[in-house]
Amino acid sequence: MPGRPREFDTNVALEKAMLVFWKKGFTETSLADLEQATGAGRQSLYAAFGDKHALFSQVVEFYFARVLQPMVDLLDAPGSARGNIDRLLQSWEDYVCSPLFQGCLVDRAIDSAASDERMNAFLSRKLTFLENALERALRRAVEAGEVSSSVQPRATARVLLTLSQGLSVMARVNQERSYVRSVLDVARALLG
Amino acid sequence: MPGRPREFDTNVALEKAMLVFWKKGFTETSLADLEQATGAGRQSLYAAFGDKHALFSQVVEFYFARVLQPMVDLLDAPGSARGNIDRLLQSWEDYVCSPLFQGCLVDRAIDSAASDERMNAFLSRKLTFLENALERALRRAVEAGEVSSSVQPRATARVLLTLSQGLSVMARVNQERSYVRSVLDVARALLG
DNA sequence: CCAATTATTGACTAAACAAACAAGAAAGGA
DNA sequence: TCCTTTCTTGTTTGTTTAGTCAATAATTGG
Repeated sequence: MPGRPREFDTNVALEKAMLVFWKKGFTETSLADLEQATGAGRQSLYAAFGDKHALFSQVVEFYFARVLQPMVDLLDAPGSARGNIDRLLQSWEDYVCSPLFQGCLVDRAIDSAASDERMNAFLSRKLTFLENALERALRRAVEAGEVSSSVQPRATARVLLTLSQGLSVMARVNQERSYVRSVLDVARALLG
Repeated sequence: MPGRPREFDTNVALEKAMLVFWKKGFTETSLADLEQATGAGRQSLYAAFGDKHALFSQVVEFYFARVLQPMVDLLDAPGSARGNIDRLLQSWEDYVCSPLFQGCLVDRAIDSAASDERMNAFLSRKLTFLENALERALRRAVEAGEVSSSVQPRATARVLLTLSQGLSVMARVNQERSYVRSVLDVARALLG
């Protein structure tokens, strides 16, 4: 038996909340911030998402569905695997060099993961998910002769993943496009 | 005219405070934590270091003197530049794989840098300082024929620096030595 | 030995915080 | 229409926080 309908869209609210957590991190984000960003009242947020930690967990899941899954889809897209990888690297450059860039939500989530075993397992799973997609694409590219045969798909996938995290950190301090480009140029040269 | 002497050593207190900030980050560290870690009372901390932000700034400076400067010294040490670089990479592996590892203090400082222009400038300067040392060592190694002549010192220095930050992030989620070793093996192969 | 100076101690303040409570509002089913 | 259910709004509560205040202790110079 349905009661009073919700006045806000939970997915929209989740996205608004994501942007706040993304910018300020978990502890620095207050419930007042979340109320203002979503437009929903406090009790409405509690009813819809549970407490602050539960909301954050849902935000992180939302983030991976919105940001990480498209990367995997891009890598698995048909056609040139090397082309897919190059497009991904380019999207990373555009991402960290964007004027709106304020770090990676993964970094925020890692802070919570230190005291939340479930969050840690979740992050580990998701990052491995991307690592595997990179490895698949690299393997395809090697087989197609689109990258040097000396490239080891697994190790190289890990390097690319690690570089993406490193760039997210470095770009917060110094958002020079020339720096990011230097790094990605070497990554591309590594593929041959 | 000297008054009552301080009962604690400021450098020791700074190191204790550093360990707390390192582990928990700025906002999650309370003054109670700092009192307990240093053994000094609250008012003593204020008298010696100023408020929480001022203390944190001094902690970050202490950190760079203690952690980053030795890296630069290692790179600038006489003898084989390639050997110096290899030793640095090995120290990174040992560092992020250590059971005590809980992330990099730079990541913690970056959060403060978002709202503190001075902190941002300081971090940028120090990271460039390490980047330059890496570049110097790479240049020396190229000239000595210890690394491939195709290595571009500047871009490669940036890659290594970015990888170190990326490893610090990745290792917080998954502290597998095999992962870290994969990444560093590719980095070493990159040098030729 | 006294006075000036600095450190320590413990209590205090005012604000911010997450979370809980309670009363009213809006919908559909009987 | 009335009743149950769910959402909304405003208030409150108890805790934690950074920072301050006032009183005491320890040291050196005179």
